[in-house]
Amino acid sequence: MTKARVTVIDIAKAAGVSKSTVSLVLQGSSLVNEATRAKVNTVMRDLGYVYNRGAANLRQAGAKSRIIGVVVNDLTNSFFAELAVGVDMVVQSAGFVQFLSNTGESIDRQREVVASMREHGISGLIVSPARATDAADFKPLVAAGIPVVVVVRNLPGAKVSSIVSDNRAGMVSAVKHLAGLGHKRIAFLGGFPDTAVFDDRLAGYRNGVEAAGLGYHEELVISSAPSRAGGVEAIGKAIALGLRPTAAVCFNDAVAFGVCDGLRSRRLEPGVDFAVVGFDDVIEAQAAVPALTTVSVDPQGIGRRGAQMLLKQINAGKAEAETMTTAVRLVVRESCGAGKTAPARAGKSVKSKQDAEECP
Amino acid sequence: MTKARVTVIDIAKAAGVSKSTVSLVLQGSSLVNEATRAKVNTVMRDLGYVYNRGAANLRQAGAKSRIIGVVVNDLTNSFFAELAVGVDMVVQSAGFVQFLSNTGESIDRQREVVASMREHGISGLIVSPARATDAADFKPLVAAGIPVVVVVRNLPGAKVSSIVSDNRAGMVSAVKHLAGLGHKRIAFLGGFPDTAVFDDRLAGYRNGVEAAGLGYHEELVISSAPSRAGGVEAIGKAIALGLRPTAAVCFNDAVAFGVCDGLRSRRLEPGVDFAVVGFDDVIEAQAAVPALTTVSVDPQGIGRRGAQMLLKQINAGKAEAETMTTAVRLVVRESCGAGKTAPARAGKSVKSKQDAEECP
DNA sequence: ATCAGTATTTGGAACGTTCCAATTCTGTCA
DNA sequence: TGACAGAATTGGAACGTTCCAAATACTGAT
Repeated sequence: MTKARVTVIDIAKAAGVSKSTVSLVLQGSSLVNEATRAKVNTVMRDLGYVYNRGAANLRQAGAKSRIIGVVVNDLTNSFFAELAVGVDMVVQSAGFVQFLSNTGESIDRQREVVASMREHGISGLIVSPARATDAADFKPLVAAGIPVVVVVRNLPGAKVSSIVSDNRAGMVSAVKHLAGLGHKRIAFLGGFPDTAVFDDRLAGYRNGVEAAGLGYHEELVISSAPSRAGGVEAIGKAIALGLRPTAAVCFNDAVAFGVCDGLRSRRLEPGVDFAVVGFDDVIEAQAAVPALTTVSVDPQGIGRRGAQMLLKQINAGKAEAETMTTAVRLVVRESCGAGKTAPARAGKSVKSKQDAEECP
Repeated sequence: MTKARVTVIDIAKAAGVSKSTVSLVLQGSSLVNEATRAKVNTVMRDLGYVYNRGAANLRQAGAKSRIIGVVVNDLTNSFFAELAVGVDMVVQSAGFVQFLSNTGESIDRQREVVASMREHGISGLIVSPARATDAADFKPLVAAGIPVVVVVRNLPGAKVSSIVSDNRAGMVSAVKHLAGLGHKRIAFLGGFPDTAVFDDRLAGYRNGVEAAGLGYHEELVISSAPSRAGGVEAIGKAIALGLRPTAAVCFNDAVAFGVCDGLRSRRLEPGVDFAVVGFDDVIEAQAAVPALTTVSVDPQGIGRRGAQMLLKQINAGKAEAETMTTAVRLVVRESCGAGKTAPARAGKSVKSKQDAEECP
């Protein structure tokens, strides 16, 4: 049944040329006569030849496999799905193929997946590392000359390129917006303090409140799991405070949704009795009630830019570690109490193109 | 800089054994002495050996590459992201690795991607085909003995396995539910008539209205693009009808959202003035206003089952084409006018585990 | 010490491709 | 006709692994 694989030698025999010539045709070399090329191509089609990239890679001494590995920590989260799509766009148009895996925040799984990708000879890796990833984990990769680009979360110690969104500036604008609405006590809710992203966002919050002349009060910073449940928990603590805040910026949208839940269970209406701002602008932010005011980060753009950076390094041969911050934009909807008039569901809404500038 | 690749021979030399022995260790053979195995493993770690799967596959004559290809038509749609996660779960625990690509409904891209996967020697393929995929497109794959499982959409002509959700039964239950609420004129809105999925869902609609004694009226079937915009368009036509319907089942959730948009722009409140039911139960369905009553299809479950089916075929060696239909479940929320009392945002909501039974 | 029998180890010979150096073909020009 | 330059083609020899058959090392019994 399963006929023996058709190889370049079979083609050569059938076309009456040598395997070397067939190889030349395969690589689109200009050395081969037009007539021969045509004949070989015909025979290949007739015999149903399929190129064996494994064999090719073997000979080419691990040079170019044209595979880009992409590792994300939670594919269920549409943020990362979009990121992957962004990567795929540029990767595919450069003639590479994408090898996407999901770690589900498991650091062991991440190790496996990366190892497997290495075995398959990827020519570059784009990764959104699982929480608590050791910076040293990617050392062997870069030592072997495989460019690595870390996205979304950064890995402080590692000598790899990275693209993160401008967490600090995003928080600053969120806080300023709330302050502009007249809020005097603004809380920072949610997130685990052990991540670099948390540090950045908190720093932005601090800058914001200080710039607005509100002063930084430690009791207004309440960390929790960066999830919906975490948000519920955090707002509970916030409300129990002696001097209760009237607004909050949240670590991310999931927390913000939880905060809304928590408010409602206490008979407070988010956007009316308490202003809430999220971070990420996940798909659901737009359709939720009230529509979430949040900081939009354009995951697809990050994916595209990450891929471009990676391809550049692959082509350059030399992997110069490079860091890039992408701009973010505050999207004002309803949950902050400002955009009440906005219809909030008029089709595409405010989520539009992002300006592609980077900040230092 | 880039040191020459460490090969099995280097290991052999350093460990004072032959390359054959190292190979045996690599494959976990029981033939090798425990002491030698330990020594070899140590040396491998020390030298930073990485297995070259390409070379291995080459020798093993295209047998087992341990790669499963997954091709979806729209990764941005969280439905497919979840599907991929489901596949990944079982694929990974079987020691395979997933090679995921997105076609974005481009049939050309799909061809490229599948070709590329073949070149890389996948041992099986799971695909949600792009619209208008030719059934013959996967012929070469199965001819080469590579099992293919088609999911979500089926390919009538092709001799491949497939898993689709029970579109017909889902629609029947949606229609029955609406009829039970007293609706007499129920429309079927959205979707392109050229797909098998459309046919199934429409057949279910027809069965449903007939079973409810309402009769099948052709003018109540209004097709459109299966998108939000398509939904707006379809509801517009529906409302313009002489005998206006009071409820609609929609081709999918995107259409249903569009229908809600269209209703509101005509000062009709979905769930109050007009009942709307969707299909798919995408993530947003739960958080929308009003929360969407829809037919839940558990994409992750489809992914898991598809992967199991594929692995079974890979192990069996022989690819017996097999067809499976997965059960669906009507999730009643607010948009049908029935579940008004439900809080709709009480955390996880109704979206729970699916019974894993299959129907003939 | 020898022998059978088992437990380990080991040199090639593939696998399908690319690369290199070398060869054979075309004309062209003297 | 012979020489010569290009163009086009071609045989190996890799690449890093696994497989096979065969070799060697041990074990206990004679």
